[in-house]
Amino acid sequence: MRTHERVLAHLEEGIAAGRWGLGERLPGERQLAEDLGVSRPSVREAIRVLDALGIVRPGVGSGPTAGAVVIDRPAAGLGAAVRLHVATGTLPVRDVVATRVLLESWAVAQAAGRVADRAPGTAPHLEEARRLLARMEDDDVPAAEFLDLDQAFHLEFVRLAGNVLVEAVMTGLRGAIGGYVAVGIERLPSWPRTAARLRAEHRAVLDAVAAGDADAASAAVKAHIEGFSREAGV
Amino acid sequence: MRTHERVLAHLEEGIAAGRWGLGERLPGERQLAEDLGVSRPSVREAIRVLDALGIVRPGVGSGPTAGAVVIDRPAAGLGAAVRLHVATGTLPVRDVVATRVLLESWAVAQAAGRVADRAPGTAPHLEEARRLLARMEDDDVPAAEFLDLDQAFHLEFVRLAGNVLVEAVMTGLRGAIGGYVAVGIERLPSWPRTAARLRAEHRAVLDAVAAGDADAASAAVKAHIEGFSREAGV
DNA sequence: AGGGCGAAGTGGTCAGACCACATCCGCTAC
DNA sequence: GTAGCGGATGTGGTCTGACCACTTCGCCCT
Repeated sequence: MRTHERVLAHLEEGIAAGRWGLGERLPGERQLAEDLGVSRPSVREAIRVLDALGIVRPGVGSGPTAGAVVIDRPAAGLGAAVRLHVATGTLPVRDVVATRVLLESWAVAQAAGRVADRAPGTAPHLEEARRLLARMEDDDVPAAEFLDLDQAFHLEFVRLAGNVLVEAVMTGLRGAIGGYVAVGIERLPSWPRTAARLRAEHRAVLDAVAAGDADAASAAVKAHIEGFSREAGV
Repeated sequence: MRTHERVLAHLEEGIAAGRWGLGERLPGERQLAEDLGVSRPSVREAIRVLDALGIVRPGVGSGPTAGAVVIDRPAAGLGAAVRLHVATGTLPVRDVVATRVLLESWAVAQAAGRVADRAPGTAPHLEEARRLLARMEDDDVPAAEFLDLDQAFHLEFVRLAGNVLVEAVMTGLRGAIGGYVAVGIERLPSWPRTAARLRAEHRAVLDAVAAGDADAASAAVKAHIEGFSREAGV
């Protein structure tokens, strides 16, 4: 076993055991190196991995913001992994689209269910979705910004579904999705016409969720994603 | 931007551009350091991240197996990320179970569809699933080994579904699933009785997929996972 | 009592060195 | 001429020691 892997195993064990909880600080790099009898570069490599996976956030200086703080950004690691694997070419865009349909259609169904059940905390998400939709109504909004709003709109329902893992995976897919959508837009016969249709579809999804109609919401988002995918020829 | 992040960006750009394809070797650490005008430790940190994400595999020595080779093990990075985020406690087991139900019920439905369509390449997966099932029949098999066979059995259908991303996520979840299942088994009133039921449920899933009945397969796997989860009280 | 400045401790980076390992090539012995 | 062996070469893995930028805390001087 390589040295930095021993360090990684030690840190993971400590985190799993609750020795360092969320928001707390790991021992300093020099301290860890001495404790484990390894060199500082080896410790750094281990911490770098945790950094990349969104488990810790290294902070310079002194005081409460200094040191490697245990945080939790699941989307960071998952996003980087998905993005790079798409880059290598072994993760086909087709599979990304299919997975997106699967997760999002489930998410909006869950979201609609929560709304129908009068679950607490749903209102802010719906409000945010309405706000994003309104900003997309503007014909002058450039395509790139429209895409950002579009993605934020979709993510709002995933958050509303209330599954942290699904949300993390979807957030991680965001980069890969943005990539293929941007390419797809170039191939469209007419962006303004497509944008108009996307707006209408977004409204249908929002209405279905707000009405608590899970099946309708699910079908609407499925048609929305697959329709664009087909039209853009990805 | 930190130095190692510049290196990382350079490498990602090169991989995305196809400069280093699958199976090819990155330049040596010393060479990269000189090219980018940075030190070797910074290069190493960047490569370590790619290593952790399953993008490259560092190889010592000389010849074809030496150097950082571009590979692709999507499950490596996703698995590590999921495992660690579960460890921090922000990723509830409930969400992992729900996600598993979602992905697996979709996967077996897809698998059944492929079997019904007489898609090529389905037979070996079904054969492997039968083989695993047979090994689980043995009453003397210890619980730990049963779990390994169980997970392999489930993964076989995910592979059969033919979505690389879903397969990667599920493989990544394997560690987290193994953890909660092992804990759950301790709480069971009677392991032999539960094992017998699990065997029967496995057979039902396999039969439904082999028969090409997507709905039945989906319902069977959903009941299987949720049933155990409830009984084990996770 | 107040303000300023330096000590201390953090991660970020660098330079240089040595090690283990795997291959490749040229020399040597047959 | 050929087969075997041993060193040259190049790879990642690790270590040591050092300096830097930054942030906070506390002592000391005014």
